[in-house]
Amino acid sequence: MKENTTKFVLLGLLSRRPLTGYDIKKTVETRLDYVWDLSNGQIYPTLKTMEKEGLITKKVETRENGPIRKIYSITKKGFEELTDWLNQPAHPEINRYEILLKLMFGEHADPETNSKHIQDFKRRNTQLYEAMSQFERNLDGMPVQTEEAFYVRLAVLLGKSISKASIDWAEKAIQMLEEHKAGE
Amino acid sequence: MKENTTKFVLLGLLSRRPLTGYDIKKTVETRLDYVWDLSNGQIYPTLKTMEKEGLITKKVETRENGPIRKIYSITKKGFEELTDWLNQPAHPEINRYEILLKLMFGEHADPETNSKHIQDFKRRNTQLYEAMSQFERNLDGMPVQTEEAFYVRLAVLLGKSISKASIDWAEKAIQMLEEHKAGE
DNA sequence: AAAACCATGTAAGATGTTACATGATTAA
DNA sequence: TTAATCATGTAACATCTTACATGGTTTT
Repeated sequence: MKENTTKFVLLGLLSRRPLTGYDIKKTVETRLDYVWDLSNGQIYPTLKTMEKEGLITKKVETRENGPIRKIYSITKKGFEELTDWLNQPAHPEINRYEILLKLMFGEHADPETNSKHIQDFKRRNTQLYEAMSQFERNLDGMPVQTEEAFYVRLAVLLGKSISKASIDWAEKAIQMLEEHKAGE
Repeated sequence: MKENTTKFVLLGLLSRRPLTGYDIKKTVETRLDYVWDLSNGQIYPTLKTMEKEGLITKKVETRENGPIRKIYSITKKGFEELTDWLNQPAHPEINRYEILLKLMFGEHADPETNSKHIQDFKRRNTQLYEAMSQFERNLDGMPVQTEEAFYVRLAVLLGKSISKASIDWAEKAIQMLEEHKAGE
């Protein structure tokens, strides 16, 4: 990932509506969870350099109560960079399944430990599945079905499928572990 | 990931048999593809520091033909660190789906581009699925079914399930895109 | 009264990638 | 003869995380 994907995430989000750094953080956490993640340490510095590069503009909002807010909007140049990037082939997926790593070497732990790892994994995926399903229902409930909604829906469907497959696997894996223990 | 997971991948692999840095690279590429990835820039320096810490030992093999090989073996201390780590809960999964990122903002690209992204994704997952299936057959064909094989099989099953779900999604997504285009 | 949320950010360090360097052997 | 495989590594850079700092507002 030599080409700073963070920048394109921010451009993509700002292509829809002006947002603050905080908004971006929240959006990434809720809507982009599972697809991509960003920390404050990436978001704020990147916004700053993007502004310098003329990809986005800033509007500072001072309010009587509450902290100031810096609302960023995408520029024409920013939009062009975004569409250029959209037309490039995507990098291959990066997955880091620490649970699989631990399971791969599970011969050195006791079956209860391994079973617990799988249960934790199942819990994480169940949460994900529910969040995705909720999100899908929100999309369904939208009064107008926009282009935006169509593509977001496609992405949500993959999230749902993968988390569903993960949950099913977890159930089967726990069962296999039981049988394995019994068969000793 | 403050706790250098690279170290535990190396310990895990070395817990089975002594390996060179090169062997480790190959094993990660073939057996751990999808679960975790490591580059030479991580493997060689980490092996060096692990040796200093007494987690592994090195045996240098000079051969008449071919380059020297440094064969690393796990120590008692290394094995203890490994099992300690195996007993800790796993960190949540990290996924970076650049394709989903591009699809999420797909309203700004033309449908052909989006369709191409999905086809690339399908191709990657088909390869993965085939590699995993092949690996599974190898496990089935093993004369003795060891503890090691059991846990590796569990991990392979998840890889298969997820890549299968991804392929199915890709097919459906391409179809949805066709209908979407037609329905304009 | 405490916790959570809104809202900004920085600094230090950890982690990871890329490209390069070296050079022999073996397969196509 | 070209490419791939075996085998080692480093340096520079890119990226990302963690923890901290600040301070008001709203909810429990």
